[in-house]
Amino acid sequence: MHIASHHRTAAKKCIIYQEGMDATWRRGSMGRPTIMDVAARAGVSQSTASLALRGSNRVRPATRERVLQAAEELHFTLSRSASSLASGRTMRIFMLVSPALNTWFNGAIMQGAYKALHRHGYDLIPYAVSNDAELSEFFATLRGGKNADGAIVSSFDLNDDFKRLLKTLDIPTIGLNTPTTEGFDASVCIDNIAAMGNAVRFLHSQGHRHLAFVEEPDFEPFSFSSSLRSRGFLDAARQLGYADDDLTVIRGEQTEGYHSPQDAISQIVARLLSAPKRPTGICVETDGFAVTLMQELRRQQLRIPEDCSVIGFDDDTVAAAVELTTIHQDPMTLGRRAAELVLKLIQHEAVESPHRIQETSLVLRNTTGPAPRQ
Amino acid sequence: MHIASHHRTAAKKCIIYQEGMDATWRRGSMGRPTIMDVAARAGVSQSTASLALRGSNRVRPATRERVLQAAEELHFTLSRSASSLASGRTMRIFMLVSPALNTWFNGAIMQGAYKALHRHGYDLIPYAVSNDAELSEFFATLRGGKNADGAIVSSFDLNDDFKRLLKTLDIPTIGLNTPTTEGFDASVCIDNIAAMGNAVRFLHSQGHRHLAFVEEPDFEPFSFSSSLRSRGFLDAARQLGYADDDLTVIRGEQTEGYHSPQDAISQIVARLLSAPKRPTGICVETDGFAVTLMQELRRQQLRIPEDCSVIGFDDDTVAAAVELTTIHQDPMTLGRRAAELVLKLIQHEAVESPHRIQETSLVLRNTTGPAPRQ
DNA sequence: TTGTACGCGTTATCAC
DNA sequence: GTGATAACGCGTACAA
Repeated sequence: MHIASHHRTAAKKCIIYQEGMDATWRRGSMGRPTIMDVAARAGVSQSTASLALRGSNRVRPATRERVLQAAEELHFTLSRSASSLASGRTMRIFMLVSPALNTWFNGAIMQGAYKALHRHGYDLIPYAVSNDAELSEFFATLRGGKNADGAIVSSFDLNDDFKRLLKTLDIPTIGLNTPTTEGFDASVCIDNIAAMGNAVRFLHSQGHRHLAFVEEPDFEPFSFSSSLRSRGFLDAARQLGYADDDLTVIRGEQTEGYHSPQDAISQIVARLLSAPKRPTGICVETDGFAVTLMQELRRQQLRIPEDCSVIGFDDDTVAAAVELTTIHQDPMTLGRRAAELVLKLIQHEAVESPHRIQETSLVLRNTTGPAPRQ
Repeated sequence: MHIASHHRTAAKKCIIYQEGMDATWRRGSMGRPTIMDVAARAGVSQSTASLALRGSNRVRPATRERVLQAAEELHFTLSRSASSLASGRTMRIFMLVSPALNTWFNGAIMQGAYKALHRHGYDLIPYAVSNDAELSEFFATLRGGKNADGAIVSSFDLNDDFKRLLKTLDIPTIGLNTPTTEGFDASVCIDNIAAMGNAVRFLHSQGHRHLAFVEEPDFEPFSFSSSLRSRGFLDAARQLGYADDDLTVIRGEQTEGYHSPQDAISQIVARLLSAPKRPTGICVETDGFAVTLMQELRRQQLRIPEDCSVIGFDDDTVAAAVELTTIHQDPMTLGRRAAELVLKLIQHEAVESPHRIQETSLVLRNTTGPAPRQ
């Protein structure tokens, strides 16, 4: 992958900053302008130019103006690489997500973090991994702290080896919806267990006596699926007095090995409808899978919410579109908070409570209703 | 924003690479290991270490192994900033999107580009803008070519000033779904006009004699809405012999100034239903707005597709969930192709046809059907 | 307030 | 194949 190329090639296109250039610009006609060119043009030293360009108050306003104008005329921009090397700060924050950038959740946390970071001059560098090898690569990139000032790690259930690696990283690391806060300097998470409790109690109040929880099938081997939601479901249900045979829990891994996703879904619906005590209130691990499940339920002639109620989790774009009752969470704020935490830690500011929980709420729409009679 | 901090602070956490360190490691006990430490530990010169770490074949395999092992033992990682400064390559590609990272389209192109770039060692740096000031800032960051090796600019209808700026950038710049290819070194776009033609001809074949095209209301002032789709709609319809009063076109800007989005939507539906020749086939600029529109249409007791057919554009997540007939496009591939093009241009490879068109296709689902009788 | 001098960690050239 | 040495562009003590 290393292609032979000329070292320090001159700009390929029209170099418009050469227009109107006077004799103080002495570097010849090729090459990009450096801060020294700016300094020369403004009639100051290189260090003064540096101070002025970064808005230091140690420089006289008039001087600063001259420098800024010279920079503008030369079309000069600071080199971040050179700045990083000299200052020790990279102005870069890595964000680790899985398995891809284009999921509703990952998009939202990126956007939230992006805005907070960008405002402070930091770049957000996304890093998507879908297996352990890529994860190792990520940690290798970060170690030594020379390539980033901080990292945000999203939704990962790191094994012990990686947790250990995490602690050897000498930059602040923030967990985002991680099942445990161990190894992170700070974290922002939602309370999955409490959220599920709300859903279960709502179904109970609507008269549903037989409930189910359906995990999203693990079609991708590396996909992270916390067991927190099913646990929350079970905890709350038992506390309300539901017996074990009132509850049906369908695990994600139980649906592995089928020929097609469609088979797995049919299988799930079959188990739901053939249960000794057929559930009328169904909680699904994610909105995305809730929609898929509902399509199959309707194909089997079940009416929603008349015959059975369905509650999703996330409140993503699709949930609103199909008017799904669901548990709302706000990943954009999650991302923003995570970014704010990294920034504070980078600046060695004190953070009162580094591990934070963010609220969720149950949003009632059209897929839930009272339990059917009989 | 510049916080006073100690220059070159030592690693804050346990520096585990200090374990097992012998006397050849001469930089004292603080600071991160540099390539010189690796070279010393492997018993080679610093330049040999550099070659070995980058997998040059100019170094003997045994030597390379020693260097790699030393690097591993010291937990050493190359500093990208230092590499960039020395080599002139930043290994970074900027991606300009609007207005945010977390849209279906932007997420997909990022993912597509990310994978292609990451494989070649490049970082993808997203840059989201929602007004001209931020756009200027973006160009300022890029100018001089010291901060990125290339840029991908998505879905922007740049004005002439920015097009001029684009040409002064001395790095390859790729347009992605830009209305014009002017100023870009290469581009990948879909053919909006042809795509709409397919939709219109399909509705025609289903017997629809009165058609409508609905643009998404411009709730955000800076939002980019190309007129290509409405043009494609009109072109195709006229070619099929539709008269002007057979066609209703609702522009995005016509819905500005309402108190709420809901008002704007009601207004649109009202115009649709009160048209002299009420349209039975409706094309909508985006899937997202098609779903909103359908909700309002149903609220007005229209059955879809019995009373009227609706076709969206994008085939996003929501479209599949609500089984919307739509025009499918594949932004992930768009992103990948754009990335492949930047990489080629960076390496000064010849690109046969720099401006490419990507196919779209009409996906028939449950929101379209034959025109109602009478 | 401004200037001098040095170092950041790496790549690339060119001898050996 | 390997090793000195000179950049790369900027930040920052320190001196003036």
